[in-house]
Amino acid sequence: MPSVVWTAWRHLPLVQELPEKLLQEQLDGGQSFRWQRLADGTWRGVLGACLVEVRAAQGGLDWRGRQGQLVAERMLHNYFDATGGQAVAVDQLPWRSDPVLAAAIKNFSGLRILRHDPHETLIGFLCSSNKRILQIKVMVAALARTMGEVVVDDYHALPSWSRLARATDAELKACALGYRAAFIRGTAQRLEARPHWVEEMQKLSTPDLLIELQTLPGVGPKVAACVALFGFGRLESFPVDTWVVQALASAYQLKGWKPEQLAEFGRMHFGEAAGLAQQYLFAAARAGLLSVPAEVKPRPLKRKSKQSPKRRG
DNA sequence: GTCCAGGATTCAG
DNA sequence: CTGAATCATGGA
Repeated sequence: MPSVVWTAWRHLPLVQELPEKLLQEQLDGGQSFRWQRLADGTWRGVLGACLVEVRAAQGGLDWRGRQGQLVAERMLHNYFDATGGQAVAVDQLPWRSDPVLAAAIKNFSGLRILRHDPHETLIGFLCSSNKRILQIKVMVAALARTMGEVVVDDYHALPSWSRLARATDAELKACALGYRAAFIRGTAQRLEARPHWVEEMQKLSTPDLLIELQTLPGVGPKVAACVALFGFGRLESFPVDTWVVQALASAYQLKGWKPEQLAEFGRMHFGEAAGLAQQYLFAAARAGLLSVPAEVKPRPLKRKSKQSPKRRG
């Protein structure tokens, strides 16, 4: 029996609006795996230990939380980039000389990188390899339901690393993680011994952060890039997944390029907010907007010559 | 039944 | 070093 007592709906102004169609892409487009759309278009999600609902509204979002938890407004303000800082970053992307990017931005105008919690981001993307977004959501929900603390009713927070580290085989099996169960457990065992890992990694430069994340079990280049981008807000991080490989191959004439080469291209071509550009291209590719190669090709970029790998102590 | 999924790891060459 | 095989699971 439901026991959630909601606050009244409140308005959260956003410099960049999020109309319903864009809100869908924003909350169900592979950045977060914790939101579900209700029948009336409202989105319900658990962020940290907060159960919240949001819905599109003129000038921003309407939102509500559990009674007595108006503090969630501050979190949502940051989560959705209410001040529009990313609008400035988008304008600094090379869309004026890149018709592919310009079209993607136009189609998803206002799309932003959500500012997710690093812990929750890492759990989500540890589950992401070789899985579709819908299936990732199922796995993450199972982790919460099985081992996460109750927030209210059937809504659970995501489990801590220490809880995940002592998960039984049966518990992990119940989450249908497949071979990713070893990733979750392995990373949990590493990070439970490091309670301040977020603060420590936040201090690192983005290249060092990516290297550090990749020392964790189940974290390779792509997952590390996603955690850096969505979890640590590093807008220059450029994840290369199957969609981006496809998008760059068809729309940028980069067929046959390997992921690492494409990541280098992305950083060089798109610059400081490459990850933001990546999200626009990702959305456009998934929407089938890049299936036909662009007529105008951007100026070709020379391949970088191989460089010896950096050794670190 | 076959193929693929916001890949990472391990193994062969 | 590079490229291929393998991983567990569910949906199309």
